[in-house]
Amino acid sequence: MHHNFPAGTNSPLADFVSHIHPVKQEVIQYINKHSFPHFMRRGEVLIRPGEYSSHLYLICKGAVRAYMIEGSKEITTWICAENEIITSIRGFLLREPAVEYIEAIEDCELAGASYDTLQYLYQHHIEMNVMGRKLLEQYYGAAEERNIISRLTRAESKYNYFVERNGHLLNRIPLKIIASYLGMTTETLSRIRKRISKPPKS
Amino acid sequence: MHHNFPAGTNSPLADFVSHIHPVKQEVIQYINKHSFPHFMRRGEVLIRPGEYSSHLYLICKGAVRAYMIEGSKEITTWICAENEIITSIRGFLLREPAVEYIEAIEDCELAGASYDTLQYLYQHHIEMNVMGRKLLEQYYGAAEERNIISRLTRAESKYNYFVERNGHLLNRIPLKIIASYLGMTTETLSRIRKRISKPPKS
DNA sequence: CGTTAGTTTGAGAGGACTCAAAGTCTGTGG
DNA sequence: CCACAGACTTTGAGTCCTCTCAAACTAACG
Repeated sequence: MHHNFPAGTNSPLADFVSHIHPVKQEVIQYINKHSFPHFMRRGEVLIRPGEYSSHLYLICKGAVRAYMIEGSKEITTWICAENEIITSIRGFLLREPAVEYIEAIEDCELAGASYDTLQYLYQHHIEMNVMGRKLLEQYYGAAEERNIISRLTRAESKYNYFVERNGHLLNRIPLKIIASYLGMTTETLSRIRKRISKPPKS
Repeated sequence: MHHNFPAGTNSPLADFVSHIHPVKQEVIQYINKHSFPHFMRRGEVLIRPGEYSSHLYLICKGAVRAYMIEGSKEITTWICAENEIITSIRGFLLREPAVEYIEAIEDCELAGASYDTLQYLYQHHIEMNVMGRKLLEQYYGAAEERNIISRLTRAESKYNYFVERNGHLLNRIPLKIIASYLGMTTETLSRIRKRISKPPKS
């Protein structure tokens, strides 16, 4: 059901791993063989709440977010772009049903691999565990970052914090989504932007 | 430097593991030999920011919290009690210096084990990995729970959420700490309690 | 060029914060 | 066993920020 990457080219996942830690040709080939490309159009949904996802994906191109629906509003949990690995952490690490939607914010090119593929590599090639740790770090870091943002009480501080670390996303992501990531209304975010762009008359 | 548990008695950590998943006598003995009791008085600090911690602890009795200092106020990251495992996740899983204080809220009896001990068991006894996963679950869950709390905008909702899942801690933990966990001032928390205890005149 | 999603602007209300001060609890030493 | 110091909790008044609801404006896309 999954297609492979064209023969003769490396899977982007293989490259990703190589850049973290050199790996044997054998590993490269295994990844090439068992990973697959996946394309998504803006707005398309990759995972829905309740689904058991057994795959992870590297973002080669595009941007993706995870969000939950609470009452009448969306809450964006994380936003990722090129060269980051995404999955439903609950589904993938804990083997439980997903609690959030994962959705493409832009047209995307992904490189996917299954849980089983990764497990095989973990067991047979210790250096692959480095990637596992990277994944954990990324997710744990993101969780912590969101914690920090949401404990800032000033909406302006939240926005500044976001800009400092995710400035490159500013022009790519709809305001609406940033607001829902920062835990404020679009109106408030809009006003903050205005206030900042026209620096205070001092 | 560490004392062992009295000969003839099991380490609480061994019991903890057994209850999750049956393990061979050999494992029990290894744990008994390599884990150790540790006592703390209320207010005592176990880990400080910057320290590289290589141990984890099971709480046999008492309660413990982690907190950071930001500006002039404390921010409580998690609160744990009996039968939960604590450590500096950064230090232990990611091998980085701790970013928070870990402090006893009550007099505590802990059972400790080192990173190396655990690694040994991971490699030689697969069932020990279940405990590793439990630890991850607990920490990830706590991070997510705090995320949920802090994205609730009503202070009263935060408190209710906390009571629902951590009601048993209410009478043990100073208000001050709960407030800092919930991201509000003690004054606000105090007023909420009052409002709730005297149900609305309807 | 029209429809729809996304963004901006405005006015008003409510909730949490700050600062200040009065109570209450706890543990220690006399 | 009591008294006292220090920490913890409650209460009060006033301010400021963000939210809500509404409506105008703009951009993107067929």
